[in-house]
Amino acid sequence: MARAATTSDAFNAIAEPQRREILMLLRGGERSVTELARDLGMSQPQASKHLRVLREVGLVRVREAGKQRLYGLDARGLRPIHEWVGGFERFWNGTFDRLDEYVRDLKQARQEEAADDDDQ
Amino acid sequence: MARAATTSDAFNAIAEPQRREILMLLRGGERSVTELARDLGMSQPQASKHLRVLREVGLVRVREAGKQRLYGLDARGLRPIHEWVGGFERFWNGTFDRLDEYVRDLKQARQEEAADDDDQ
DNA sequence: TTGACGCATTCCGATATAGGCATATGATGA
DNA sequence: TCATCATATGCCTATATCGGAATGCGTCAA
Repeated sequence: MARAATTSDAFNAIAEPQRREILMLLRGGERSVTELARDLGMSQPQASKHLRVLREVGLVRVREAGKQRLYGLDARGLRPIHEWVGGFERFWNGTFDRLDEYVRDLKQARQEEAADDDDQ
Repeated sequence: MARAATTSDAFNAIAEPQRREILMLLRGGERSVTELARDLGMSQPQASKHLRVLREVGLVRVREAGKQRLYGLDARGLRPIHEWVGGFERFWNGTFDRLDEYVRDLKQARQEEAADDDDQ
């Protein structure tokens, strides 16, 4: 089997740096395809393709405006990602693992200490 | 050019559901490859391959323990992702975009109103 | 109606999977 | 030393890109 489609979910969609740049740019408001392509230094077809992926996972919306198509951000799909990654927050705060080990060692030390007390 | 390597960064690494499951499981502590494979219902080679990817982007660490290799979580690499996605937090809170549009419409309505006043 | 403009789509080529299977590598214990 | 257990790696197939170039298509203005 091949790699999952970029359109399978938001996780795959934002794995591509250029698509992340598109999303960041769209925080400033709606943009036309040509504008996006120009500002991000990519070809128009590439912009269209990336926008299609973002559209299929629901991270952007389109609005027709004459000849142009204005793409706007729809960040709701990013929320599950934020929450999933947030579930690891306590683990990247400093030396959690070492602290965890430290706590374990501490407990063990106390037990041994208690055992020594019992012996005496 | 083809798609970026899964080992290029954490964004690509966590795009794969099974790798996300591995990370979630490792929140409970270190696990051996066989344990991971069993608990997640994947073959041992697949587990090893996914772990290699996670290792190369620095999301897990290995510790040799006799015949086994215990993999542990190193979530620090998830922090940049959390922060990047967090930059969109205000955009998924409720009807931000509509509120934005509403504010625009309101401004425009006020300007037209002012113009009408001038006319009269 | 015609030409120009803005976008989307298609075709092509190079690449990197993900999964199954077989096998090499390494450490352990008898 | 040898058999066994735990992992890692190599090979193969099917697939899904990402980028470039060319092209189709709808809209708008003259």
